[in-house]
Amino acid sequence: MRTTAQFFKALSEEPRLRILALLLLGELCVCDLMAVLQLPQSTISRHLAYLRNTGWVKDRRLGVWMYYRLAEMPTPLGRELLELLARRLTELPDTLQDYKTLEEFQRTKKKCA
Amino acid sequence: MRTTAQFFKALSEEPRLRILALLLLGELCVCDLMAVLQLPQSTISRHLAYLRNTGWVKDRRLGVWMYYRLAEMPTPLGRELLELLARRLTELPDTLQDYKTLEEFQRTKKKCA
DNA sequence: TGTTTATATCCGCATATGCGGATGAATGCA
DNA sequence: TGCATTCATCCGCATATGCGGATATAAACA
Repeated sequence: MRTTAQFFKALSEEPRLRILALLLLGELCVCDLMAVLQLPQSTISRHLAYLRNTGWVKDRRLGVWMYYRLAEMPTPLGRELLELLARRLTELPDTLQDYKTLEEFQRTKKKCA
Repeated sequence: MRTTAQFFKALSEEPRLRILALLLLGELCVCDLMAVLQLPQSTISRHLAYLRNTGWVKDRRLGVWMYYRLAEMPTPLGRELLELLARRLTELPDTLQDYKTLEEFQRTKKKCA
């Protein structure tokens, strides 16, 4: 039960919820998340570490970049919760705004790279 | 989004999760919850206040007793999350143990009243 | 009205955790 | 090898929140 509570605690802070909503779109690197959330890099990294430790995300190094993606949930509760987020979080106006910001950033990012 | 995070935060502490799991069985009074969770009355009341303030439960006075029950969720996210808890929380061994303890307590309670 | 019972709230304390700046580590490239 | 880039972790600080004992409140009843 303690574990289950810990699992929900990952969703109890706004920046983490926003990160998960963004990762529903697919794998992203830290700089993408920084651009959307407009928070210092250390803050983003800390929240990502929290999500990693609670089993929500997995990371992958690709050169200098670290890419984060949603993890496969090992329990039915986890899987259904993730499905629920995918259905309902993506409806929220705040989420849609973040999606817009991400798309914009990734466009300009392409031009620079 | 802040609201959504606050909503999940209610589930992020073990005592609150146990209380919600118990309320899935129906309306209970504070003394029932005290008997099962084995926590001081002030602690139980505080968690109940938290759940009330975040929209998870409603209370009802019946003489000297306060009865708590799950609230009707106003949003799809809330409703589906509650359904998820009803499906999955009730499977956990910890929850089943609490259900047993509650049943036992309510039996002896009847004899006294 | 005074007492008992059930519950809510207040209080001080301890801890968890959020924050952002600073520093460290890993990689790529000149 | 030396430097730039990207990210992780460390640090001190501020705040939120958990805790349990003490006190306040509301109802029931003598």
